[in-house]
Amino acid sequence: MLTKSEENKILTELGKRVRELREQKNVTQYNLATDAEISKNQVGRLERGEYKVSIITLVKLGKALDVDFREFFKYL
Amino acid sequence: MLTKSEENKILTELGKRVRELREQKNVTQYNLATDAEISKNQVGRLERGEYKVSIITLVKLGKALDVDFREFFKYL
DNA sequence: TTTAATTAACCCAAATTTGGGTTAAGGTTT
DNA sequence: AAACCTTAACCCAAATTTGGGTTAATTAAA
Repeated sequence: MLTKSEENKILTELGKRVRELREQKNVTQYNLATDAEISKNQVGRLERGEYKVSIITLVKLGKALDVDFREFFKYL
Repeated sequence: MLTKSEENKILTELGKRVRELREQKNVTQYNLATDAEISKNQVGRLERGEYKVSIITLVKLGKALDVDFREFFKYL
């Protein structure tokens, strides 16, 4: 099974990685949200690891950042 | 952007891959659900690509099937 | 064929995600 | 200092996921 603490670890690491890639591209949360066609709320909360993001949202973010979404899992 | 049709393709391919790996291990939807601590509903609907599964659910399924969850994205 | 096992397809309610808005807080620039 | 940009942190409502249940349909086994 997956403990709550392991779950939190995954979500925060995932968030850090999204932030890292976003900052590498020098784009704001707001612009990333707009490009990916998701809400600005979601970008901020995702980067802080605050909820269980869906796979489709990650694919959208990957496209907007011009990276394969698997990049988000690179250091998991 | 990600069209509805691209989104559906991703979800159905993902579902097929989960089913494929589940059948390789000879485990029923019910037993996989129990092992992964998710509902039987979710396994069936996920395999049919009927909704946007969360990343945590995929990690749980990976652990239950004893494969890295990235395996689910192998043919995407 | 009959029975059993598995999966699909529903219903409903609860929990969570998601979006849209505002305001506060933190930096940076001028 | 002020003005500005960016992010955090809320609120609320809508949409979706998730779980728990039942029943039908499909498939496999006896």
